[in-house]
Amino acid sequence: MAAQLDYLTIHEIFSRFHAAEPEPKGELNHVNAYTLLVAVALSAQATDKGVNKATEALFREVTTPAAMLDLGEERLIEHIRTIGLYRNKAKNVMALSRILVEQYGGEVPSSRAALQSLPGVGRKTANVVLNMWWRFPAQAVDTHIFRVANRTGIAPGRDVVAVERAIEDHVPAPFQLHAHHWLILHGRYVCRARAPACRLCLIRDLCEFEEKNL
DNA sequence: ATCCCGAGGG
DNA sequence: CCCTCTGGAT
Repeated sequence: MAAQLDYLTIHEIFSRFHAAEPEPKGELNHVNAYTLLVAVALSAQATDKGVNKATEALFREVTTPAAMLDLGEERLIEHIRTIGLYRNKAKNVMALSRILVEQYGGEVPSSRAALQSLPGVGRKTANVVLNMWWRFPAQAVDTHIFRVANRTGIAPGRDVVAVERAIEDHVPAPFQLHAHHWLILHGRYVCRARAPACRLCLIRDLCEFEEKNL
């Protein structure tokens, strides 16, 4: 775990991310709030690419919780069998869809508490929906962000909640909304878990971790 | 701390 | 073969 970087360095890091990619987007395909919620719930311990492959056909048939109930758990499983943890995910998506229909008029709620009360929706998934759909500066800390935050010193922490707090505390406000996607894309393509591409890194000169990977 | 779990990469 | 992938519930 690297030492906490100072404010000016962090500001410079995000200024570079912004310059390189002013409007960073996620890579999880979806057509509305409901399909976003489902896609994020399916993405646990899975790659976006794998989730997109499965939802491509699924979201052609199903884009609402009511339609998901009509589809049924068995046929949902057929769609998502190629994704890890598919039994739990299918059960959760069905249960969550039922709750949306029965308690939320088929809409996706905009409060963290309501989102997190849904089966299969924890802090991370709720934060992604709050950030991507409701444009709230929520910091969903996934495996990539946890790694990048700790390697770089942008927001070191022993667990994901600590890193979330550190991002809230140390990332300048104007960068908070897009911080999630900048960090995750950086983690996915540059600051990779296995073979980090430090030679191609935009913030190489501001990071201590690179020294170990030249 | 452990289980759930398949695909893709090296 | 081993590691990793936008975690959550128990």
